[in-house]
This record gives sequence, structure tokens and C-alpha cells, in this order.
Amino acid sequence: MESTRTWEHQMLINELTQGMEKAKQLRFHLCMTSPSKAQDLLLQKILSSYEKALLILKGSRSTGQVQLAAPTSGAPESSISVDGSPRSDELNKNSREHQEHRETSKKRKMLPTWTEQVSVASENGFEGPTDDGYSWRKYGQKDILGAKYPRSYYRCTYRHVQNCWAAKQVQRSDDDPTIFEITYKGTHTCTQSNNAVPPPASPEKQELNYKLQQQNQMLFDLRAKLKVDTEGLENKEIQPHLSFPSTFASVNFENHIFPTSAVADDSHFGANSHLIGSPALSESNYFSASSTYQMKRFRGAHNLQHSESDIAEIISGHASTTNSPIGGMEFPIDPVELDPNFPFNIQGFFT
DNA sequence: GATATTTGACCTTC
DNA sequence: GAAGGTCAAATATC
Repeated sequence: MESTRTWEHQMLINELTQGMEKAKQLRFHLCMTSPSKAQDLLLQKILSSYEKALLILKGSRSTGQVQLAAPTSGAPESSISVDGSPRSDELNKNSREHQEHRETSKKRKMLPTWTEQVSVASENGFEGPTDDGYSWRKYGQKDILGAKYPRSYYRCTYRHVQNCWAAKQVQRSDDDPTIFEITYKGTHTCTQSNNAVPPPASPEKQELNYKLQQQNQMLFDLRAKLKVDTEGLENKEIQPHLSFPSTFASVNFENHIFPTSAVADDSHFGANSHLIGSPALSESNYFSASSTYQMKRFRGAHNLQHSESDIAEIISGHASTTNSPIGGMEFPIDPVELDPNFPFNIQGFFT
């Protein structure tokens, strides 16, 4: 069992690391340029990586001996499946539908959720950023309190055919009607998505990808220069900049006693620099600075924290110890292959 | 006729 | 009780 968890943790960290790399690039991009579509593309990649990581976690819960049951198995899960909601089932004329609905609610609660803001080009009109490679079916629209525009609700067209529970909400920004805030809930399990990787990019996106590659190359070059500039820094100068702005991170900072000398040790720092930008810090450190383009969070991660608190601890622990902005501007350091045993080295690493 | 959208009503959550 | 979320009948479109 332990080996299974080890493997899952490795997979998780692999995915999060990918997202982290993208986050680093985006952060750098934000520092260097004004918001652009390239950032949009990067954020989507980040989301994709995080999404995969969450799927791995979900899989570990449904197939392993972890306590939470798979949502579709009908196995009891907490109090809900025992006695239902405060409303009694007898009051419902159609108990079966009601039960299905409750199961749906349970599924929804467990679905990973994240939000991204998409700017709609003028040629797309105001139909919304619906062309994300998936087939959606609108099932509702609601006026939201305080919002100028109604919120639209979409779910996967193949929900009933292929039991795909992906859904999204589209809300036009009050400030900028060309910006749509899309909240995705769950991932596609239908065959249209296969592995939830976005479909081949349109020519426009391919061009963006090409530009992005060029920008990344520039960033790598710049990164090398910056690395040289910082190699001479004394550890003592780094330490005062260590901060833990994320509550999530700070909790774990309490759980782990981190000798600052170890944290600031250049070799350790470099060897684990690939952990900079862990999703635990993404919200507070990397994206909150942008008012026009935010990747908010995986709200589903809150659910995961209960059953996978150890993983979350590890992740946030990484975030805590690697969150060491130098001069308020972090920069990626040479990528390092992930140590397969990394999640379990972390304790010894910091002691 | 099949499929998608609209929209009022209902349900859930806080 | 209010607000958000979803359902499902009515309607529109192809």
C-alpha cells in the first residue's frame, strides 16, 4: 500500500512540477511584459497540469484503501449517504431521481474546480469563449447578484451518454465585457477529450505557441544571466526575504521546523528550485498580482486536503521552503529531474 | 424529428 | 430567507 501511495505521490508531484514550470514562465512573463494571449495559453497549460494531478489524486482515493469511496460506486460516504439531507426522501415523489440528484451533488462537491479568465477576440463576437475543444450544452442561465451579466451554465454534451461530469460556468466580466470568467468543474471523461489534453491548436494558437517558444528561449537566456547575478549572494541576504504569505504554506511551516540555514543553502535551493511555484502558492504568490488575468484556484483541492493531507503537507512544505523571492522577483533555476523518492526525502532534507 | 437553447421553478447551501 | 445551481418543459433551430 505504501508503495502505491509512493507512486501516486510521485505522479502527483510530476504533474504539479509541470504546472509549476509553466507558472514560473508566466510569472516571469508578467514581470517582463504586459498581459497578452501568450499568458492565456500558459495558464491553460498550467490548469491542464494541475487538472491531471488532481485526477491522479482522485484515482488514488477511488482505487486505494483510502477512506473516501468512489462517487459512482454507491458506497457510503459520510453522513450524506446514510440519512441523506435534512429533507427526508419520503417527501420526494420520485426518490430515485432525488437520489441521483444527491449523488450528483456529491460528485459536484468532489469535482476539481478552477477558474480562468478568457479574453474574447472581437471576431468571436460575444458568443463567449466556448471553443475550448469540448462540446458543451447550456443548461441554465442565472442572474447573479451584483453582476451586470447573467451567468451561463454548461455541461458536457455527453454527460448522460458517457457519464462525463465536466461542467463550466461562464460569467462575463462586469468591467470588461470582452473578458469571460470561466469556471470549470470536473474534467472530461468522455472520449472527445481522451486524456483531457486540449485538441490540436488552431492556426492562431499554433502561432502563439511558436511565439511562446521564442519567449521561453529568451527567458531561459535571461534566467542564466540572473543566476549568475545571484550566485554571489550571501545566504544571509537571502534569508530575510523568506516569507510565507500563504496561510496554507504557513501552517505547514509550523508543522515542519525548517532550519533557515538549510533552506537558504544554495545547493539545496538549487536542487529543489523546481518546486518553486507549487500550486499551493500559486494563488497567493503568482497570480494574485494580476488584476486582469487570474488563475484562481482548485477549489476541489480543499476536498483533497482531508484525505490527502499528507500530500498537501508535502506540497505546501515544498512551497514554504522554496518560496524565497529574491528582491521580490523569483526566477527559475535550472530544471532538475525529479527525485522519485522526493516526497519522502523532504523530511530528512529539512532536518 | 433530433438536438440545442431558453427560462421559470425547484433544490441546495449558507 | 437569500442566492446560487440545476432541472425540465417549452421553444427554437437545423
